[in-house]
Amino acid sequence: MGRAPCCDKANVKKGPWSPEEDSKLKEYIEKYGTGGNWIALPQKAGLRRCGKSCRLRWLNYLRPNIKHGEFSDDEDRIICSVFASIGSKWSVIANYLPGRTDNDIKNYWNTKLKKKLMGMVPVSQRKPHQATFSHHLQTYSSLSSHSHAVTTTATSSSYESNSSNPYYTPAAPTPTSFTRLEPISSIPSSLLNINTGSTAAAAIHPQEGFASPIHQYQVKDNLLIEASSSSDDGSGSNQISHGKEPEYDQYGAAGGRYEQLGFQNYVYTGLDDQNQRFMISNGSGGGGGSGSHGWTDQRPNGMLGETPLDLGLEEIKQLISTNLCNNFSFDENKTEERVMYY
DNA sequence: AATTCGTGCAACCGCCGTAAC
DNA sequence: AGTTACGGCGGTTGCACGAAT
Repeated sequence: MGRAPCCDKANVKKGPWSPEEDSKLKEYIEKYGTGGNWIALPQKAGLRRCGKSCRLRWLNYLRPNIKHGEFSDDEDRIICSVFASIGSKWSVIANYLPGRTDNDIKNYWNTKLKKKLMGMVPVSQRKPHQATFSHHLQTYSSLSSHSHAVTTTATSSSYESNSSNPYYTPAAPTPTSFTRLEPISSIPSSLLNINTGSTAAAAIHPQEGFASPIHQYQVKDNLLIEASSSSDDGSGSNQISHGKEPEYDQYGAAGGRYEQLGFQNYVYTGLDDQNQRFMISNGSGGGGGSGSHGWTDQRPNGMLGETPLDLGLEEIKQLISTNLCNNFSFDENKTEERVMYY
């Protein structure tokens, strides 16, 4: 025999939660906790709800320190970075975004972020139905199918539409190398952890990892991000991991192959797909704002009667990865070179 | 002003691995 | 060992609301 029945499904309420229900649930949990038993909770709390529903309501809405509202650029980057590596493991991604729930992130991805991403497929790689790109996701790291570590950086940008022309077409992009280095200083501190030089690849742990001295997102298959410096002033050196299929543990602790680089204050933002090694540049080429190398920006022919969002997971990962290989990041401060699409 | 369309998001559904019996 | 519920997760749905027509 199994356990006792879950709940009387015929006698449970469905649909939106009322403020009264919310307060009942909140008060109960704050007073007694969940007791590790969601199924029994609603009855104890005087709610005609399924335990699952209570759990969901608490986790996604009522629990303390839930962050609602706009996602920041930093959060966008993290989502894309992790997504590029592990796909739609929303609960894992949520671990990297304190205050955000997996449901929130999932919704955000499905309704906004994916669209932004779809809107910036380079012409040369775009399928006939695919939209052109919207600028923004500049250097999301990913390993794509090549399983190469890539560091990521991020100058912030915006992907808000040009108010007068949402499909704003920027000036013809200037081709540059695929890679560039960007000042660590441009990376949000929340994204940066500093590795003091050990070749051991200790990965950050979700949540607490941001306080760790190691800047490295590494999830399952791929090492996502790593940048290192011995100090905030950039006196150290950077490391890049590009081992194939590094060993990892639950949080991505892994031993990839590391390569000491002679650059300071920079992080790598691209990879040589063909040679399967990193290409390093000093960031001067096409720098600051060159924005959209190799891209066009008509918008969305693909939107015309076709769905531009029907890419598979691998395609999306590839897209994010590809964006790493196209230097379209820019210095936000250099407004004259700033491009905004979508 | 009325209707249609698009978007955002809360909540539900169903599956899976694990635990309890 | 087999059965069933629990807990957790990702995918999907449906509603509310604002914008566009």
